[in-house]
Amino acid sequence: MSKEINIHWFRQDLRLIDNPALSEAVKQRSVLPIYIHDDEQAGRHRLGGASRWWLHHSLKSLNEALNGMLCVYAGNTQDILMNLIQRLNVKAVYWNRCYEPWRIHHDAMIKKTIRSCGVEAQSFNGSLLWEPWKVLKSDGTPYKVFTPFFKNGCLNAPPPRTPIPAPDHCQFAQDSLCKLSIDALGLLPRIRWDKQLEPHWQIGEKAAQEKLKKFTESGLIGYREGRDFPAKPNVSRLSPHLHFGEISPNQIWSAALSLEDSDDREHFLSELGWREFSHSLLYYFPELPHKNLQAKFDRFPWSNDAGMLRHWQIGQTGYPFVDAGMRELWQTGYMHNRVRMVVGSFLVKNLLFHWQHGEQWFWDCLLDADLANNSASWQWISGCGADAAPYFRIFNPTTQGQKFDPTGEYTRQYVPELAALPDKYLFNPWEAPENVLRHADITLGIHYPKPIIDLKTTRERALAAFKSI
DNA sequence: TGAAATGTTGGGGCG
DNA sequence: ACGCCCCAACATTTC
Repeated sequence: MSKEINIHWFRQDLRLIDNPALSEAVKQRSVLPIYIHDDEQAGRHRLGGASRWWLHHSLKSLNEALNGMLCVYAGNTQDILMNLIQRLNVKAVYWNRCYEPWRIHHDAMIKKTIRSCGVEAQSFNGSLLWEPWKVLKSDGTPYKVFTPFFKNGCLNAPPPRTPIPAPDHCQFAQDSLCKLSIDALGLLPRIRWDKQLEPHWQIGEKAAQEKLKKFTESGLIGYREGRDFPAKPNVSRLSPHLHFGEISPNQIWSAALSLEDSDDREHFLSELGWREFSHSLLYYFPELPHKNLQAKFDRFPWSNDAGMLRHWQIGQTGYPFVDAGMRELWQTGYMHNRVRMVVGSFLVKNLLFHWQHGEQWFWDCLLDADLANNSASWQWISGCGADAAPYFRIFNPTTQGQKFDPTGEYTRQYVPELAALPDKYLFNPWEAPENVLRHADITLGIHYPKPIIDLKTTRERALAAFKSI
């Protein structure tokens, strides 16, 4: 019989540092590092286009860090694992937990099946600061409001794991029958729209570490105020790295905690808290991606005008701040959080679309598309979630732009056809005098759309619709 | 992690 | 000096 090996099954933990399952796997035996591309179980939430692109490059980066030893498979996860166990002398299979409801279910079955052949199977916490089942109210039920969840639930629980170093002595095993390359997974789009994403991102564990370092050295100073201004460098943009586990929340948490206590630091930490909260909601309300948490919203009279939806998707609503956000999303795979709230409110409240239309578009376009964060956030902005924004809180894209992009730097970058408009009319070009428009070479309806809806009347329509439920 | 409508206050112009 | 009006600035309420 060949030498005993352990398997480390990489999933949303594409890193070597602070990887609890990997660190366990390298003890005592050589390790077969594997990745399985198995998208079939995910239903409507199969990987979106942008996510596939990121995953492709992230796997390449991981494979390099593993000296090319990553074994890649595609197909049914359980079949592939059982096949490995039959062919190789596997002693144990280790992985870090994922929290999508179907994965929780599948992982439990896989664990059972592996153990039934006398092979050890063990899962670890590699992606959350606190496991959802460790943070409960004193009556044993899950929190539904963020502040007590974070302040009482998380911060009073035992502190998160201190990051553990990368294994220093990896002995790798090989699978001679593994012939699949990362390219062969076909994660890149056939029409290479992904090229425009490239200049905006450095992918992989090393890039994530550098980004964290840079952020804690400069961006975090002034975070509390600056994070609301999309033109300012005060947000970390770590979300895609975090989603794919190129960096763990523990590393970010610990880096922030090592800085001097400040308002900025507390606010940044609480954003990690929101990520935990979303995961807790998904864990205790697995229907979160599909069902309004507040049932009364099931009766809401949503509109459904495909043309309107398209205008929103491609950033042609005639509201420059909304269009800037939607185009940022399309061009870079990312959108600043302030603008996410504005475009979300616009879709759900001004256009009166069900939040799932927004959730789907974001799922396909966002590099940081994450089931827990995306679903919870869309339910939040729609007012139907747990601890959601009140439904009557409707953003005005004009005043939001004036407030949070006062110099128009962000908006002009993504809506360049309006670049020559003075600040005064940048967010409301339909109110600009004729000569101002002419001077900026803009004819509304030709160079830039007229507003597709009226803010005042749609706002009133939304409030009336809300009242009706 | 809103915005609009409504209410209150206080300074200044003016008869 | 006084009452009156206007209105900006701020506060509160409502959606």
